[in-house]
Amino acid sequence: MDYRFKKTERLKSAERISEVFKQGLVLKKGFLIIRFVENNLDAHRIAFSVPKRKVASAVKRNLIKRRLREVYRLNKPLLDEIWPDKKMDLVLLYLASEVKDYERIEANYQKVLRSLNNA
RNA sequence: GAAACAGACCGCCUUAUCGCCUCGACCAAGCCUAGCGAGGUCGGGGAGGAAAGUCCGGACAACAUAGAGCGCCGUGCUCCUUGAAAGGGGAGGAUGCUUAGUGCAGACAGAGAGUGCCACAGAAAAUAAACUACCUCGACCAUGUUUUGCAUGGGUUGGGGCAAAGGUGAAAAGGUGCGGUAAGAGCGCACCGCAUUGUUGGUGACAACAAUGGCAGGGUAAACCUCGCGGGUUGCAAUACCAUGUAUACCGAGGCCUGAGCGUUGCUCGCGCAAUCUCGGAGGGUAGGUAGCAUUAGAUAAAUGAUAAGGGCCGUAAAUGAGCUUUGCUUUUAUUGCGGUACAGAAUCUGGCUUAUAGGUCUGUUUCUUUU
Repeated sequence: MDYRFKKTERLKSAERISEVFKQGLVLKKGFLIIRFVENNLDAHRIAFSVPKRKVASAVKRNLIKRRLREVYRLNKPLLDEIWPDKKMDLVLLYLASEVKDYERIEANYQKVLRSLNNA
């Protein structure tokens, strides 16, 4: 299985991100919010966001973003289960004000995706 | 050997799995094929002492190869030294504090240029004056007496003296003593303090001494301000190029070298460009790539990691062990357990400053202790 995370899988354009915020569907579970819109590309693209208002320290924000990225990277097969034929642009927002450990973030992420699958 | 203080330095490691950025070599789908290359393999490199705050410098870039005045900002004891500068180091001076130490502290120029402010208390808060009190002279009253007079720690009232006293306050216009006087006063004198001038010593900040003057005066200048010294302004979101047909763009009217307007630093000048101007109208578009940008970190939604296991280091002393002065102590150059492992994340580079920081190492000084 491919657990890589290349540049083409990153959502970079500020314009596209604000489109996702405007048009995307929203789903909140625990301390994570996910927004997503279908794209017409060959791969999913994702952006991670940890608000400065919630986590003031740059070191902690970096750590959280790295854990979010790992959670996404190691759980990529889940996305293909949910959308076997489509590819999505996603934005993942972290809302807790403290640093959660990897296991709790992963559990929360899987919960969000499962509730997506049921809907 | 221990403690305190000062300074300098270091500031976790290993393995496994899965990943990220970048450079080089090789392979390579494909394409508009001397090239460009998605992707792949192998190898190299990949956060800090503060990368932080953005407080001072410098490089670099634009504006006149950066010019004038005003404004504004920074800075402020002396000498030596280091440095391109900012800044650092050493030695010293005055001031304040002081536990009196070979100690500590500071933007350490000016409050004897001006302006402002200073609660409460106090008679008064700054030119001084009024008030209380004090001394004295006159008048009247009272009392005493040796009775046309004299006297009084007496009262009332009017005049004069008044830089002393008023015990408040952070601060009250030199202090102490002697003389002087009706009472007092630098009114006079001695010593101390202050100011000015001089001499001597010192490279100097400054110090000592002498003479002269009866003698300025509260605090606050990281309040305005004055003086000395320094600084042109804006910053890599600078700036250049490419692309989006052009943004000083297109259409209509007006204006036009006798200089409108624009650019240029906060303003004025100066300088540069010079019809790109004014009014109205019509629609659209860009806001991203390359250079800047890195002598092996180098991105551009921003890499330098995530997870797991183990080990260091520090603390603790609960359990076990060991020892002893044996029911309580000691011991981690015993084991296990438990806890901690900080502050913090490059974005043009660079020198400083400031602030944060678990734990550790080294050096020096002082004190205590042990051994020889």
